[in-house]
Amino acid sequence: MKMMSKTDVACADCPIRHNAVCAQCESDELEVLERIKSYTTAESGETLFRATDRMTHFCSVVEGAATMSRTLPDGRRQMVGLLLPGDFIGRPGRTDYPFDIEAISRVTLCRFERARFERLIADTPRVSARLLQMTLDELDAARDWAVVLGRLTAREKVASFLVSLARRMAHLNGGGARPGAKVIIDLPLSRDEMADHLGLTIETTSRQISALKRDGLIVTDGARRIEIPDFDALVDEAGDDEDGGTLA
Amino acid sequence: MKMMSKTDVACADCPIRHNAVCAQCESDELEVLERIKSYTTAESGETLFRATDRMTHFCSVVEGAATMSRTLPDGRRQMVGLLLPGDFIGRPGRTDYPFDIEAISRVTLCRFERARFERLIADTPRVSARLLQMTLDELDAARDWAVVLGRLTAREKVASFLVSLARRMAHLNGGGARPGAKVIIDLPLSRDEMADHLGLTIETTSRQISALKRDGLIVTDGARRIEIPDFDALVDEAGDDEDGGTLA
DNA sequence: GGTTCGCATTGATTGAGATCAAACCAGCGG
DNA sequence: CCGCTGGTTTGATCTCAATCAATGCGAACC
Repeated sequence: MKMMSKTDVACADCPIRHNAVCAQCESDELEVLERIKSYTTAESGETLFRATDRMTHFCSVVEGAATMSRTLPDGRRQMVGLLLPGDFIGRPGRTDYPFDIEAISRVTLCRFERARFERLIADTPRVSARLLQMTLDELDAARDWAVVLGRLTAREKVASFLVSLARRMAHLNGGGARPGAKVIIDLPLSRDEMADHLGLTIETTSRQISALKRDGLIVTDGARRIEIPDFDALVDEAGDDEDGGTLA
Repeated sequence: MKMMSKTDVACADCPIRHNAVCAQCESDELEVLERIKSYTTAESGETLFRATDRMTHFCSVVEGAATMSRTLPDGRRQMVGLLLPGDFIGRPGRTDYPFDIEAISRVTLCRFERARFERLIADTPRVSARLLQMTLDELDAARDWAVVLGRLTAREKVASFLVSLARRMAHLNGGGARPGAKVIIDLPLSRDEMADHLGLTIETTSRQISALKRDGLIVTDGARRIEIPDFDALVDEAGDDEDGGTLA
């Protein structure tokens, strides 16, 4: 990981200014953050953190994508989170973190030294409130995902994944899209990684993508670009329903 | 649900005094809580909350057990949480809650009216800090469970469940137990509910319990009492390892 | 242009867990 | 004591996804 000068990007110009832990901060609080933050980048494939390590820093994903996963002693792997811009990494109050974190694209991180950030949380209600809010959201997401892993079929899992990814992407690009509108996703994950996220094998994942393609629910352009001609139709395939909401 | 007088149990005498959201409160803060709390009980089988409802109160489980689950349109059900004494129910900041909550034994709840409790959180760092801590713990637990659901075999799932339940029970009864010591669990769930938690069918769950019994890893006394003669041996069956720790 | 390397896809077969179906068993009311 | 009832266990069979095994494909490098 390369260290960059802490002045590379001002908080005010930060692409995740309104999504990250700092989202609710006022300008004077941003100044404090500005002083304790530092940027780091990592290349695709780099391990950012290992479950056995001690965590010395917290950080936010600024750009790129990373995965959070556990590998069992016999090699089975389960991804428990896909980290996109705005997501926070770390567990204030604990120095261990029982998952591995790996960059799956070039990643920029906004880092905070552990003790300093914990002090910030204690002193800044707008940070701690935002952190609670984000943690509750992640908890909901983790539980939603448990439903996917526990009860959906392979086809439904793949559809669910595409739906949730499309929603997150749309959210990051600041806003919704019209119901039934065409959606394009550039997958940040390989088939292998998708499989680990979905609790499937590569082969089954690939087969289900082919099946969705055959059924006209998705159109592909290379392995990683996926077009969804009718978003609602794909939502129906996901079984989960969750809210029946549109892309938002 | 029956309403009880708010003076039934003083916070100081509360069985979850040191486990719940109030765990870090000082006596003056407890006085505030005392004023806004009220007790409720529900019988086994009662629905405490439906995913479609608006949540008007937060609460802590004081005694008994409840489940948090989602039922898909076609009837498939996945439990995403087993609520035991000390656990908090609710999502400060949101009025909806996308899971059903059902009592699975006679339950006592300590309730707080939504707006009042949110004010309390805002004003009482010791409450908001504790809530963040609890939420982070639950998030870890939800992710651990995702690994179980996504990658473990039926046998490992059942073993994992027994291990995690034994750990929670031991924790509630205030403290650890010696490694390798004999452990007794009284299951708060029926086979059906276990299956919903594990992402299995009743039949498979039952078969795996029988298999563990045949292999001497557990001994049963009726359907709900399970003895674990060698806890570490059962942990080995769970595959997950997670920390290799003892009952703590 | 050809070879190689890392994914991704497709095919054939197997197997773990689901499904369908039938006991079993304890508590309980008649 | 009997027959019910609801949950649990066990058995037989089926099915979906895993596994084993090629094959395809595109980018990079010679």
